[in-house]
Amino acid sequence: MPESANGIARRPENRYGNRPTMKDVAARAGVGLKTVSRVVNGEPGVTPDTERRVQEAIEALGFRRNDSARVLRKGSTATIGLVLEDLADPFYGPLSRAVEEVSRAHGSLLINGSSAEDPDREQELALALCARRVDGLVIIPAGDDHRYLEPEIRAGVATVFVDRPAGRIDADAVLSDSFGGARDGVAHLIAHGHRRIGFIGDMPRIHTAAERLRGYRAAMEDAGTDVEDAWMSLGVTDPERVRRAAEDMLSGPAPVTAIFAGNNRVTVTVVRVLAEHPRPVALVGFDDFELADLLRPGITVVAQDPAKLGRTAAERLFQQLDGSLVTPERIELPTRLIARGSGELPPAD
Amino acid sequence: MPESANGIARRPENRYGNRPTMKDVAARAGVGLKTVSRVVNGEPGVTPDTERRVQEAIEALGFRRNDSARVLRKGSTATIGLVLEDLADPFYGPLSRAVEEVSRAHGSLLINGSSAEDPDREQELALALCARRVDGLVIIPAGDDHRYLEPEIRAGVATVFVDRPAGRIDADAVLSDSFGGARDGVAHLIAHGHRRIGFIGDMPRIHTAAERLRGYRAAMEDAGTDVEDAWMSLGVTDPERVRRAAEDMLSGPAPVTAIFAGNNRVTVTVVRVLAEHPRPVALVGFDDFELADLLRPGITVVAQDPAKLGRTAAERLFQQLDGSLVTPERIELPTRLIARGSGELPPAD
DNA sequence: CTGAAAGCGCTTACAG
DNA sequence: CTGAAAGCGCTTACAG
Repeated sequence: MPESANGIARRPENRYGNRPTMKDVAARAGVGLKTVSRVVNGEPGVTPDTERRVQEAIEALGFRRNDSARVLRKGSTATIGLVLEDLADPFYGPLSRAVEEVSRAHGSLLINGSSAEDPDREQELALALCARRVDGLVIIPAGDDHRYLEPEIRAGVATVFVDRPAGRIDADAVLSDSFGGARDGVAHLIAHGHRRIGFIGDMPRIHTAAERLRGYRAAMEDAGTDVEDAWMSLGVTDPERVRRAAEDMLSGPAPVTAIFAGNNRVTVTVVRVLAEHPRPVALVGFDDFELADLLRPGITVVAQDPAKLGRTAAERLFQQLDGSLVTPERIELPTRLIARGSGELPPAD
Repeated sequence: MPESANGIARRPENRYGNRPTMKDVAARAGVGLKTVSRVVNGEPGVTPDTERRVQEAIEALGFRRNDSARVLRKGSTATIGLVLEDLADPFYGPLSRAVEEVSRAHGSLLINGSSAEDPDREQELALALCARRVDGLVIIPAGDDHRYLEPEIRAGVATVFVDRPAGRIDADAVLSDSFGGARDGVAHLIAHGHRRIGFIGDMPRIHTAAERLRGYRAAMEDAGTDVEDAWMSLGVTDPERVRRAAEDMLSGPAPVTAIFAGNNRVTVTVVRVLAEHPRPVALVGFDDFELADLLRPGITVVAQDPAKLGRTAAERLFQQLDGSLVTPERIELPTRLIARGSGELPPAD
């Protein structure tokens, strides 16, 4: 037997490393298979003496029930899947954790994976989870066509979308109120005297980005202000592009006096640009982030509640599995404006 | 058939929602079971015409292979598990993502879960993953006794510990150089004229906390400075306790002129305390964090590389599974001091 | 090129 | 209280 990387002898060459099965335990304990099953699953109807013999055999052999086999026979995996964009994004940590806690409370294990914002990878992952027969799926969609899930949903896989709605299928969705949040944030800047307000957001094919843009336009219209094209930048939110967009808005004969940032990555980049900018510029960002209050000025944000998004979605998923939900719904969670200084700066005209 | 929460009819009442099996596909296509298996798995030896008939049946029935059954027969799940402390902690995001990418490159799915720093929950999770017959386990340990894993390792489960070593078993571990990093960070403060330097860290039963404390002591000793008990605080790193510890060190007749913070949560709390403090106090923190450079002053840190920790651990795991690793090792990744201002403040004596 | 039989490790339904 | 037989949905080993 080879010495393993763990100093404990390993037998990886065989099936499941040649693990003992219930049959082995039964043989060693001198009982039937079903009796072992009863002991392993804590079912009643085993004399203390028999139980002890079985337990001893289990310990001696290092037996652990193979849940793959169990699942195959029982027909339910007690597992749910979570497809998110990027585990490394701090926004998804609390969301994922909240889904995990709800799942745990319902006796389910959570499998999660990152789509890396790639629609093909989202589909690949979601279908791989279905092949493992997860009971349900919580999806933060990267793509905008989810018809590939129709056979799965028809077959009984519960499905809830979070952060963005499903595309081309009618499914449960739990979202933040992007439109209302952005409108409030921009209205806050207007209330502090700004009219030339820039908007930097994600590609408008992303639902949240489109909604936030719509909120910006609505607030500007409410204030009777015409929006100039030069004030809006919509596209991928990598630092390079955002930096250029911010610098463009802040230069020229009539620069903006305030910026509304469409998500946390944009906000952080804009903060860096403004730190180097000669005149103070007001800033409100969508999404809260750690340390926003420690910057000088503190950053005023429209905060979402990622943990609540996750919790709400997971609870809906289990309600679907209970059979207590019948109609797909779109749930919108409110956002909250947190004033910290950057959004209250007056125009530097 | 009931209308589902997704507007698509769902049949959750039956086994796996009553999904079609290969047998159903075979019957519909008028072929044998094995032929369906060949088509589903892309094996050769099927005429184009037969293949087409099978494909049509698959589409018509909405068939998707049940990987639970496959896994049972094949004896390998192509799945690895990751047990971490808290998905909501930004330190673990990039680590988890790196493990996922390596896993994906090896054709494995990743299942991860949080121990919430609870040793019992760590064990429960790790063993649940073993019951699902993961091929290997990457563990960020919460507990300090991992003998419960011995039967699993013996049975062939590959195991790598990250961030902290295993307790009471000999296993692979990938760590940051906590001792060296802390020593360098404290030496940096000493080089800038400080002698009364505080240390705020986690409970010393946690390996990294003990190592960082040891680094602090070593640097102080190298400088010929006696450490006073009042300069050290070791315990849980919730904001309340850290705040009190910092305030205590900064008051009294001979307050510290600099603080070394043992992890990112401590650092952030200390920054808040210092922001309200009348005199400037130097600060070096273990762990880098987003926006550390945007604070005024920027926060000097001893940076780890969480993504590299994850990548290294996952690669070692797959090396174990290849059979190419034989001896358990402890790998220490270097840390990097990043000077940003807070660690270069002179003593305010 | 194609398929019938056996078996993976459990649970279910049943009989004693 | 206990256990033998059948079966979950696949793949393997084999025969035609």
